Amino acid sequence: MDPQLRAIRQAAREKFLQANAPKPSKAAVADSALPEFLAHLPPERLQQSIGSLLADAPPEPPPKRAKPSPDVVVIPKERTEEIQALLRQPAPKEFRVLSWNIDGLDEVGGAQALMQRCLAVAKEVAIQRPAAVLLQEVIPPALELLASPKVLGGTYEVVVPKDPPLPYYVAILLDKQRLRALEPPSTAAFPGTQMGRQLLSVAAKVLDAEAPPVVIATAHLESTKDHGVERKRQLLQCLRFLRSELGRAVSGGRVGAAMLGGDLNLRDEEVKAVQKELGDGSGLCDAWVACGSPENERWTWDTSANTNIGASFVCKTRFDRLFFLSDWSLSSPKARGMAIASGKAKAKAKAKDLFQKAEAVPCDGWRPTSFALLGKAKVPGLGRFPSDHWGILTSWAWSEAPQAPEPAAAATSAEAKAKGFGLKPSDGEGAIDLD
Amino acid sequence: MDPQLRAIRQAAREKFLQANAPKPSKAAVADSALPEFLAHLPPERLQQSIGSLLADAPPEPPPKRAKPSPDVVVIPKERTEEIQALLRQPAPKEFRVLSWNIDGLDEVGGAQALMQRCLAVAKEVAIQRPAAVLLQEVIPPALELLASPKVLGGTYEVVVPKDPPLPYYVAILLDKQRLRALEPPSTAAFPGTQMGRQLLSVAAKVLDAEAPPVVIATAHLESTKDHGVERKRQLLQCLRFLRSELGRAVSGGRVGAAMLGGDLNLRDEEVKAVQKELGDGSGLCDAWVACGSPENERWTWDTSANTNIGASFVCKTRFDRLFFLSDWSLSSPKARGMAIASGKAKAKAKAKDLFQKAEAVPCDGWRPTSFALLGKAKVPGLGRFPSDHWGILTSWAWSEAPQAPEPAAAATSAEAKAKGFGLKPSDGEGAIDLD
DNA sequence: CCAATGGGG
DNA sequence: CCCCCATTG
Ligand SMILES: [Mg+2]
Ligand SMILES: [Mg+2]
Repeated sequence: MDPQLRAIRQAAREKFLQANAPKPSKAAVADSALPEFLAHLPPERLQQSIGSLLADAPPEPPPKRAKPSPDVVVIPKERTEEIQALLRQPAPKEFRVLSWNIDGLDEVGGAQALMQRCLAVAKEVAIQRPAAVLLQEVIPPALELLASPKVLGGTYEVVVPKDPPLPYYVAILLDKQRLRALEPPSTAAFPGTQMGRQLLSVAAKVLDAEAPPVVIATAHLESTKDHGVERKRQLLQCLRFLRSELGRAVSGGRVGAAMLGGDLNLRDEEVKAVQKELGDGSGLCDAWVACGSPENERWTWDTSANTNIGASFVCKTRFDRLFFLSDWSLSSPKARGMAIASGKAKAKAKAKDLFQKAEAVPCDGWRPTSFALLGKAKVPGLGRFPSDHWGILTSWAWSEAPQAPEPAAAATSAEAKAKGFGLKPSDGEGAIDLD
Repeated sequence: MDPQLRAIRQAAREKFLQANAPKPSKAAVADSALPEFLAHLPPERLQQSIGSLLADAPPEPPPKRAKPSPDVVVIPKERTEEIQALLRQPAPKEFRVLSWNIDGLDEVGGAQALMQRCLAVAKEVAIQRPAAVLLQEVIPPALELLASPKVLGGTYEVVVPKDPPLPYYVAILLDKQRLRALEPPSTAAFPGTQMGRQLLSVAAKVLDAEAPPVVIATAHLESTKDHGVERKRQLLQCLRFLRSELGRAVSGGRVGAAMLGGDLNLRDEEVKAVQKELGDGSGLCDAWVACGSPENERWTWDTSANTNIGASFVCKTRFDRLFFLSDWSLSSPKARGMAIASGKAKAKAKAKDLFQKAEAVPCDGWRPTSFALLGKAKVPGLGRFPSDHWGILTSWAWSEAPQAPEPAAAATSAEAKAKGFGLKPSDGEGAIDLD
C-alpha cells in the first residue's frame, strides 16, 4: 500500500507548509496539542476517537450500524481482562526486549481494526513480558489504548519522543517492575528526515539484577529504498549515539549496554557502508547475527507470509533489527555477531558455532541469548496480522566477570531454551545475506 | 529521453531471452555476426546502413526525398576532407586523452544525424589529436564511420571489446604515431550488468617519449541512479583492475600509469563508498580533481547547457570521469587529486594550490596537467550537439625522477598553458561536490 | 539520463 | 513498504 507512504509524505509536507505559514489561527494551534499529549502521559482524550470510549466501553455490540462507524470503537472487556490476567503473572526472570512496528498507518478496517491489532500487540507483550518494548508507527489513539491502565499502562511506563513532527512516532515501554528510567528520556531529531523520524532513548536501571544500567533506544529510520542516503545518515547518528552512551556514568553506575532496536528499513549494503564510516572494530553487534542468524527468524517484513498489505508481490526483508554495544560485544572476537554478516560462509558458521556453545565460552557483559519473531498469528475475529511487520523479541543475559562461571547466564540460557526461544540454530547454511 | 534507456533494457532482455532460448535458427544466428564484425576491424558492411555508402558517397544531395530516408546517408566529402587535413598536421607533443560518450543511442534525426554527430566528434579528435580516445555508446554504424580510413581509421587504431552483449559498446582509439598496443586488448565482463556493459583496456607503449607504457581502460558503467549498487561493483572491479595493472611488466617496461576514463555515471557518494572498499591510500586520483577541480570544466552532463535530450528539467552531473594510478598519484600527498574530493574547503584549496604551482613541486611519473570539456558547440547544419555528454580531454606530463628538474614536464605544461587548456584554475570556491 | 509521482504486479 | 514502468517537470 503505497498510499500510506504517500500519506506520510503528504502529511509531512502539510505540516511543513503549516509550520512555515505566516502564523496559524487559534484553531490550527489547537491541532498542535498533540505533542502536549505526548509530553504528559497518562493519556487524555484526543480528536481521534479510539481511546475515548476506552474507560467505559460497554461489552455489548455497537448500538447502530452493523459495521461500527469510525467514531465508535468498542474495546472488548474480555480482551483487556485477558491482558490484565497475563500481566498479573510474575514477570519472567529473563531480560527480554521487543521491538515492533505496529503499523499505525494501516487504516484498513478503520479505528476498530486498529484497536484489535493494538490489543493483539498488547497481548503479546503481556505474554512475553519484555522488560522493554520498542514500538514504531504508533499513532495517538494506539498510544492511548496501549498506555491505558486497562491495557499496558499499569505495568509499563510509556516513554514518547518530544515534539514529534508528525502524528506517528516511536515509543518505549518500560516494565515498571524491572526497569526504572534514570534520566528523562532523550529525543534526537534526524536533521534530514522527510518523514518526521526521531531517535528516542532512555537510560534505565535494571531493578531485579546486579546488572549495570542499559540505554535503550529506538527509531523508525527513513523508509523506502529511495531514501537510502538519508537512512544511512540516520543510522550513523544512532550508532554514534550508542557509542557515546556505552560506559557513560549514570546514577545507577556505568551504562553496560546500549541498544538500538527498531524498524530500521536497512539493507545489508547500507549497514556495511555505515559500519565503514563508523570504523571497524566498533564492536557493533546485530542481535540476530549474534544469535546465530537463525533463518526462521530472519525476515521481519515478508509479503509472502504477512498478508496485511495485500501485496501482489513477494518481498522478504530484514528491516527490523536490534544493534547493540556492550562489554561483551566489544570484547568478543569479531565472529560473534558483528553487524555485518561476513559474506563468507566460514565466518558465519564460526559465529553460529560460537553461539551454540555459548555457555562453554565464558565472557562478561550484556549479550543476547535468543532472537525470535512475534505476531505471526492473525488476530482472531479480524483475519489480519497485528502488523505488516513481525515483532523481534530478543532475550538477554548478563554476567559480571569471565573468571566467575556466571551461573545466571547459564540459567537464563537454559530458561530460554526451555521456552523454545529459538536458541536452536536454524539448519540454513551460511548463505549470503540477500535483503 | 527515457526511450533510450528503456530500449537498452528491452534489448538486454530480448538478448537474454534469445540467448536462453532452445536454439536459434540460422537466421537468428546470422544476427550474431555483430561481435564478429567487432573482432576484426577494419569495418565491414552491416545491416545498419550508415557506413554502407561511406566509401563512395557522392557529395550531391540525396536523390529523392527532401529528408533523406534512414537508409540513405550522405557523408559530405568536405567534412571528411577537413578531418583528413587536420590529421595531416603534426601531432602535438603533448600527451592527451579524450573520453566521450557519443550517444549512439540517440536516434533523433536518424542515421543522417548520427553521421553528422559522429563527424563532429571525429573533427574534435582531429583537432585535439589525443594519443588515446575512449568512446562510449558506440554503435556499429558509428564505429564503421569513425574507423573508416576517410575519417579516423588512417590515423587511429581502433580497439573494441570482445563479444559485446548489446549492439552499443565502448571503443578505444590509439594514435598509431604515438601509441602502440603491446598486447591484445582485454575485455572484462561485468558479471552483474543488465545493460551489456564491459571493461575494455589496452596496454600501450608511448612511441615518441621515454615514458613507461600506460594502460588505458574505458567503461560505460551501469546507468541511472537506481543501479547504483551494480555500478559500485563495476567501479570496484575497474579500480582493482587498474591497481593490478600498474607496475605490471609488459614488453615495453613496467606500466607507469593505469587510467580508466569513461561515462562512469557516478555520484560522489558512490565513489566514496568504493574508495573505502578499496582501502584508503590506494593512491587513486580523479583527473578533474587533480587539475584543481576547475568549476567551468565540471559538469559533463548538463541539461541546462546541452539541449540534445530536450530536457524540461535542469540537471548537472559529473558522470564522465578519468581515474588514474601512477607513480605520481601514489607518491603525491593526499591533497593532490584523490578520487574523493574532500568535503573540506581547506583540503580542496590546498589541492588547487598544489596544482597551480605544479612546476615548482618536483615529482615524478605520469600526471595530468589540464582538464577540459569538449563538444560544447552545436554541429553546424544540425542544430544539436555532438552528444548529450561533453567530452573530457585531459593532458598529461611525465618525468622520470624528482631529483632531475624534468624539463619535459615544464615544456608540456607550458604548452598546455599556451594552448589554453584550462590550466588556469576556476574562480569557484571549494564548494561541496553536489552531483 | 535528473527527481518526484503514480499505477500495477 | 518490494520492483518495474510510465509520465511529468
Ligand atoms: Mg509501515
Ligand atoms: Mg546515453
